[in-house]
Amino acid sequence: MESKGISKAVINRLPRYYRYLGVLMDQGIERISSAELSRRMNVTASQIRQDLNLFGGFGQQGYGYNVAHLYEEIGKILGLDKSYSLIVIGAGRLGQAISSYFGFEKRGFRIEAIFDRNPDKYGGASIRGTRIYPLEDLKEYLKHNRIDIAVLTVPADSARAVTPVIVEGGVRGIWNFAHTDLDVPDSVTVQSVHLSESLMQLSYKINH
Amino acid sequence: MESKGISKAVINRLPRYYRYLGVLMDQGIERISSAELSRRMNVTASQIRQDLNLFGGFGQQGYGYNVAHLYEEIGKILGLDKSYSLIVIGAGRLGQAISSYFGFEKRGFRIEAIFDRNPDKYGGASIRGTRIYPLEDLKEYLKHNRIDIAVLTVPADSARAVTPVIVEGGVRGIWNFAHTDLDVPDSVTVQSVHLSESLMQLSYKINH
DNA sequence: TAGATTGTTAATCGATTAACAATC
DNA sequence: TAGATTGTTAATCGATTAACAATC
Repeated sequence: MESKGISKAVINRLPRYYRYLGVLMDQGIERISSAELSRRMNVTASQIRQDLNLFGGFGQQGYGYNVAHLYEEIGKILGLDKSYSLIVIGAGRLGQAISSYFGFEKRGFRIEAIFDRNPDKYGGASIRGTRIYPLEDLKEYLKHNRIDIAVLTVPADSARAVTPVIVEGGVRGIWNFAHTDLDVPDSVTVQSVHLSESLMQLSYKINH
Repeated sequence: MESKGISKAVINRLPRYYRYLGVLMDQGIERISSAELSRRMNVTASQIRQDLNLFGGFGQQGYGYNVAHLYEEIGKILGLDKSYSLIVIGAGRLGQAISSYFGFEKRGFRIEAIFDRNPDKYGGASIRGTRIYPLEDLKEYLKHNRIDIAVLTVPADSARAVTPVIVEGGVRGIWNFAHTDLDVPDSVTVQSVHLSESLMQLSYKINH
């Protein structure tokens, strides 16, 4: 869809732009200059203009950017105009936290099923209305359901073990919370959230 | 302690080195060359040697690196030889997930108290033995307890509201899970985990 | 029109990779 | 010693910032 060759650094910044623009909209602000946005976000105005221009001229000389328009455009770039089917693998506390968070659903990320080695263990085999299936049914489930994203909230070993099943099942992306890297073909994207590494980075910064 | 001026990119990689070295130790591997580690981690050997050398010569020409020694040294650099007192603010599912995760405690991150606007709501006012206090007691609590790290698992508004109290209370670092940036003095470090931004990045990558 | 602010090119800065001498 | 592999400098690459002409 949009141009290739966008650097990872820029992609990482897009959701933050999106967040700030959402706040501006809530505040009823209709237009914003790169200079003003730079003040709020603590980045340079130059960088904002560079970043946004990679995707096309969203601004207007002498005026700035229309907040609502830019918000919508960045949303499209991020793929938030589409909706996604998700499954969560691992019904532990973290899996429950993610499964029951409303914010994702609001943005079109629909959690369709939860899988766990031991489904009976967790709250009557459903979390906020989403059914928990035994992990051994995953393969069969993916044969009959088109799933875009699998969320992994299981231990590292299980995550590696389940990955081939997920890949085989046609999932396009893996949101990985396990403390391991995953081996997948190029057709599948892995986005990892390594909480323990984040905490270690904090520990480093506190000490230096 | 260690030299200043280490780039953010390097700091972000350190925990990953640490993780891989831990795995090597579990596998009983005693020595490793930058070339072999580079193969496993999918980074260049050059980068590994550059990174490690910022902190001193941990390797030995013709031999490589001693796994156990390097593991310990990186642990020290990350501050994992020390122990930290934590409080979790927000006893929702995410707060519960973090409070009940054993892995952090194992590394010396002790959760000493949990705070919530409504402590009675959650499992008999304690989570895995850690007591849940009402949020209004936070200020007083911090007067009597030296806390290193505050974990924020509350909504954005509450996170911003509670931040001055935390800062005033002498906390050194904030592990922020709220969907907002936080304004703190230089003496306090904020490490943010923006889950929704991570999911948006995944969404972008799936589509491009 | 004059003023403001973008889009975009050029300059700078920083991070990664390559190369190789030092040395175990 | 010869071989292996680090430590470290130099070269390259990429990302950020500065500058300013284009234009609304």
